[in-house]
Amino acid sequence: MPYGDAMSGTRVRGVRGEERRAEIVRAALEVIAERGYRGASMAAVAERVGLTQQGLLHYFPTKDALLVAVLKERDQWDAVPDTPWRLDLLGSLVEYNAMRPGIVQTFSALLGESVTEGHPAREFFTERYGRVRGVMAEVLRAEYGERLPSGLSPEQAAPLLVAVMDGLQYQWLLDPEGVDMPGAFRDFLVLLGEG
Amino acid sequence: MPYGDAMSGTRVRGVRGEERRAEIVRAALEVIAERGYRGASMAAVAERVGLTQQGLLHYFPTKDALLVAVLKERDQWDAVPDTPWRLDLLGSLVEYNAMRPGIVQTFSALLGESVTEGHPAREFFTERYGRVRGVMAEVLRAEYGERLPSGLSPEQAAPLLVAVMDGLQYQWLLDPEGVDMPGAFRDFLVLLGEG
DNA sequence: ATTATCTATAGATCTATAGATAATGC
DNA sequence: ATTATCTATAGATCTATAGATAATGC
Repeated sequence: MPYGDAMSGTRVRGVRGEERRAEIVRAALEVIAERGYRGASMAAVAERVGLTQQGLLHYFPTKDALLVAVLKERDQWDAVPDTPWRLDLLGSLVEYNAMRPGIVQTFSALLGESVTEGHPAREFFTERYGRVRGVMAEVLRAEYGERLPSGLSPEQAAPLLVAVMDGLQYQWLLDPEGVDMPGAFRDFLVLLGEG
Repeated sequence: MPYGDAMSGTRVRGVRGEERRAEIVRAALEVIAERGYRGASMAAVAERVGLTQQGLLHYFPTKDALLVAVLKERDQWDAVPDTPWRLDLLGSLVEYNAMRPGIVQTFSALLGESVTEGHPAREFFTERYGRVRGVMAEVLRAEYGERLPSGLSPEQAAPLLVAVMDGLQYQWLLDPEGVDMPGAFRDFLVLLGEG
């Protein structure tokens, strides 16, 4: 064991360091929202926390390591955990997202980039979407059983539900005044519930 | 008039040049699909058409000029022109898209990047989505009148229709085997048609 | 003349390594 | 000792400008 016993993690890195790291990840979230991951420079993130680029490398030795830390902050966007949800709470989730355009923009920029070749977030998103579709199917099943009112199965409706959330985010980010994201999403929930 | 009469445009640039430009735009589409716009280098595009980076600048004097040319190739993705469409043809459009992942990937990568600050394609997409929502509302109105079977107005359903198309593209690009994009889209059309 | 391309190169960045120095914690 | 941070810098890129040379078209 290179670093001693199991407690060494907390001993080696003090609270101070952990705070710094969290601060850096927050800054990275911002910079990625503004420029995407490929367009984000370590220097820009460093400057935002009052460090030199080389000082930043002390905490995250490579740009990819910083991205990994950013992606691990799932809670930020994955307010949809693996444990079941109630369908009627999804509307509130979208409403909540409408109040934090920065996070939505970070997420959407990363998702867009992730479809390009060899993008370091690609695997993360592929895994995430598979999982989220599964969770959504279960949520729908809990609400409607094996068939929604429209006749769709939970497995058929799940990717549509996810697609609407993501697609609306892009339209809303591009034109916040012109697109009522939470309203449109609630319309979609009504559509699912009738059928 | 710096370049003479109105015909000079066609005289100054021969057919040869126009072919070259088209070839370059095609190459740019590919490179953007692979790396996004910010990640795409002029040198990579140049190499793909057998030119040096400086040779490429003869045709497109800046990187932004090349992007403008790429975006103007609307027909590539905008198989949805300004003139009305029939709703039942949208399913075939999505099916067609599923056969050309490269174009879908270029489009999706650009859309994702476009939400970042100062992105040169941002205005293009903002305008495009406003227009496409309008076209879709008209298509829905032509099909269903003022109320869809679900009770939604064409204006309420249009952003959902667009969101589903875009959102499914991301899920499909990340996992082509796991996501049946055309099938899911047809499910959505059924959902709209019942209600 | 105009068009197509090339070589050379300036000037910005960007990531990452090496190694020094100051501050903190046992 | 370990942690935090800095200066210096190597080595890649990247966009764009300047100016030369070859090919094409009237």
